[in-house]
Amino acid sequence: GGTLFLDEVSELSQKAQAKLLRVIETREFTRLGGNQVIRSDFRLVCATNKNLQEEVKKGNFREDLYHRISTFVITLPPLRERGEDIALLAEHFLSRFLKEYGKPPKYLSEGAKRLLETYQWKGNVRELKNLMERLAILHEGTQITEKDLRSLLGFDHEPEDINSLLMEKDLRKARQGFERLFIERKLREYGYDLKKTAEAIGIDLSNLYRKIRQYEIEVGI
Amino acid sequence: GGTLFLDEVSELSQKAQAKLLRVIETREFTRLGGNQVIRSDFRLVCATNKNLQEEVKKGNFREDLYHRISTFVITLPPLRERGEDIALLAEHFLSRFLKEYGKPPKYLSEGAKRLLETYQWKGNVRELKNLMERLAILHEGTQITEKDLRSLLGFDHEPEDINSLLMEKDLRKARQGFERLFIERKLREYGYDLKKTAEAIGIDLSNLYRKIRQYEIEVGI
DNA sequence: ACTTGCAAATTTGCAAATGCAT
DNA sequence: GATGCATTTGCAAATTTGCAA
Repeated sequence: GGTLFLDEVSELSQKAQAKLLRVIETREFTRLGGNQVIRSDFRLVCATNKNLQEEVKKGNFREDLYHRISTFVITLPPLRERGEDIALLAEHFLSRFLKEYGKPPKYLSEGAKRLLETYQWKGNVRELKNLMERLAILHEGTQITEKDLRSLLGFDHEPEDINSLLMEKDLRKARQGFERLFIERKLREYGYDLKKTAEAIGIDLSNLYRKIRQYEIEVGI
Repeated sequence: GGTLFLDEVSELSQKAQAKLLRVIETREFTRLGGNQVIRSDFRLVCATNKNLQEEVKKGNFREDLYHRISTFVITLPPLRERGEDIALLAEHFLSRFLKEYGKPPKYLSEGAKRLLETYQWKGNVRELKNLMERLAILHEGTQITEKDLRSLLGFDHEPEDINSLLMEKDLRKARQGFERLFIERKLREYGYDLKKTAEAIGIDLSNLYRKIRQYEIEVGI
């Protein structure tokens, strides 16, 4: 009896897939190097981060095996598709780790949350959890800014691509992303002279300050 | 006596510049092929579309000549730098030509004005005037849209480059340009299904309609 | 399929108030 | 204190929005 858990089934070789299929069909297997056939009743649980149907179409995964194992499917959308959840999850992990390491609370700035929500999260929840643990250990201060995240995620000031803005779904977010990019660009253009920049782009100085704060734009140096 | 008008002085060759300078200094010249020295008192007027000081720095224009001719300078900013004026000028020319050709009045849509104001106008007022004359003759109907202008200006549906948005000075205009681009893109993406698009980008359907009208986005076909 | 009236939400400019060095 | 700044804030006016019609 018992449960067999196979992580990343999509990575099994053709040979392994054939073997697995036989085991499932016959419920019989031989131990590695052994020659005694063993009969067993077991529950099989498989996990993958790929779209198995896609892999079947591409010919990387046996269709018969796919049907055998996909009798009951739970789809957990990738983290990157769960927009609003991300910040909540992040905050949850963060406070848990902070408690675990006996540290005072920290919070994520709005910009930090924004970054978390647009980041691609190829490592899904694991990656998010690791990031929060590293933050809990390494970060000094109370507020975690977008910049802190950028350096921990390894892309220091990789300029956000303007075309990626068009990938964004939400009009509001896209518009703000553009505004941020625009202002960063103009500030650089006018040597970070706020007064000149505000005048040039036709907004009030106080409004420029507001936007710089809102988008956490670096203006020092 | 009399007035000597030199158009595009910046284009004079070094040799011509030297000759001109000598003429100005001595007020004497010889006729082409002639050998009689003529003395003359004259007023000199020069025009150029370049920044002469720049040309001096670059070594393309003699500094001494520059000082000779620049005793009284009138700077007329290029059309593209005179944002708000453009629409007024355009309307002025348009109604003048319409009257000249005995045609009923037309007006420029907001989008058309927007296009006129962002267009580069390398030919300055002359080009604008010509465009309005062609419109007065060729255009049918009452309202002149952005599309009408685009086809007359020869860039049929050349997609407005997203990077050119960052060249724009005015934050408001840039933001709207981006929004327009974004919506056009999403509409295409969702096969011009307005309901789906509005939902996808997180705005109300009525609002999407408003924006389509505002930006004169083509949604047929 | 598209527009409009309207209250609520958001953004804005302006002026005044902070801070903060000299 | 007083002066010159950079930055923030209070608030009314302007703009944008969702909803319902």
